[in-house]
Amino acid sequence: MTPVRITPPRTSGARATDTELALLAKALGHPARVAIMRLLMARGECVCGAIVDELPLAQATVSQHLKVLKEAGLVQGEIDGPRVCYCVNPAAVRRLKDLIGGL
Amino acid sequence: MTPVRITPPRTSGARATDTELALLAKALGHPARVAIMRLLMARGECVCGAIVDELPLAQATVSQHLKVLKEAGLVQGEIDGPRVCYCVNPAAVRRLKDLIGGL
DNA sequence: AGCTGTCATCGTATATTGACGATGAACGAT
DNA sequence: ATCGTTCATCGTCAATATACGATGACAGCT
Repeated sequence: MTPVRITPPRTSGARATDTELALLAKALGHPARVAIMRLLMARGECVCGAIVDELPLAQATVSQHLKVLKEAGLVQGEIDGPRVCYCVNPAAVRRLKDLIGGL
Repeated sequence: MTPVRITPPRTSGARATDTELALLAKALGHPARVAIMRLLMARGECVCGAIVDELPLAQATVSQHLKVLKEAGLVQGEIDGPRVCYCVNPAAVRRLKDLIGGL
């Protein structure tokens, strides 16, 4: 029988789930990234750089925001010919909802 | 009769709720602030600088994080004698949950 | 008044973020 | 092979965030 861990490991006073939630929340901590998430979810199917056309931002800036979302796991990208097709990662969104809900 | 606004005002391609969600999410975008929120909710009643004792951060740093949470509306603070008593703002937390849930 | 404990704010130093133009990499089409 | 399109990355700049010590403000007590 595996010993039960009484005190979970801490990192700088924040539990692991704190860090996880902070990471996801931070990724959503910019209006442009929230707008991108909404666009991706609205178009059900994955979308590519049509996002650039919808936002008043330069292509490089949008690409950076997508990178942030991708690093947080909220978004996935697949290369489709010359284009790149992005779509939300439902598991990560659910995880975020769960963590927020657990507050 | 006031004219109905067909197209809501935009700010840099993000809708008002995008900005609102981004603001709340950004406030939670740091492990220490998530830990503070958890502490405040765990101790039901409002807590003061006992937060400093729980976190491996200097008092000034904790005060800054509390300021961020307060500016986001997630936390309220009342002066109680020489101490300051903080507590979470349930309405703001609910609003955050709703906005996240609406993703 | 003077002291003490509690918290906010100031000032500062470093790190990270946000934004853009310019350039590079990859692919399809000519 | 040379385009043209699409996207990522690089380099850069200004702005913001993070963290801390030092200082200030304020209430309660002697």
